[in-house]
Amino acid sequence: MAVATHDRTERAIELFHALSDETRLEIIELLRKGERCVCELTDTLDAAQSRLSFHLRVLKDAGIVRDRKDGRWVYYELDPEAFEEVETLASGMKPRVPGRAESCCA
Amino acid sequence: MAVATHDRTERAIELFHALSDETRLEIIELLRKGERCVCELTDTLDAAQSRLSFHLRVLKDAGIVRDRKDGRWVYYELDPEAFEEVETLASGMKPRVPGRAESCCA
DNA sequence: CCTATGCATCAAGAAATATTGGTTGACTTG
DNA sequence: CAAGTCAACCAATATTTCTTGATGCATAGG
Repeated sequence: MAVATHDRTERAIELFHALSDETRLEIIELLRKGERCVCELTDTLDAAQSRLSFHLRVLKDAGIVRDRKDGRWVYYELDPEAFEEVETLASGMKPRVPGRAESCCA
Repeated sequence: MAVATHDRTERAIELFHALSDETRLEIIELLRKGERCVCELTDTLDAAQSRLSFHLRVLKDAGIVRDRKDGRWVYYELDPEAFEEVETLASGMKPRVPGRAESCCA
């Protein structure tokens, strides 16, 4: 339901920011092997639980991961769409014009 | 060997971080139209010169932008390779396995 | 029930980033 | 050469982001 108020640039910032942290990239790398519960992530990454929780939230807010609750556990998994979005964004940032500037302020 | 002091993850962080700021994305958007001198960027973006200079350096250090000095002016332009790098990184982050986890810590 | 576990959330402090204003050096022109 | 312009850099401050150590809620099992 959330849309507008959320333009292209803000979305790019949100995505890129979520991807610009070591812990979060480690989480992503782990999740590439498939869904994992938080407890396994904290074990593997040897990080405090609240720290993990913080980063998982950033990833989730950015739409990079999804969570699923099952009993006592919460499982996280990657959402591949987010990465396609990044690819599209990056692709759309390439220069449209090759040439050089003809003297600017001159 | 200490892989070029610059491993894959650090590189990803540098690139994504450089792209996670509004001013920098605005600069990139402007440069998509071609090379520009700093003075034109400050005019167009209505930003203090030292602020622009700061962000241009972040972009340059990340290899997103190249500069060329000509007389009194310094021209900046995008380096398309950086965006391809981002695409590659994003592509390489997609999950390798689809399935769900079979009860973790249980 | 009572206790233990898994996880989100919060407040406080630490650390990293960004902004501002000022200074400096390079270059150009009168 | 003097004066003005362009842009990098620096130090101080402001702002954002991250970490840590509670605390609380939900669920599961004895």
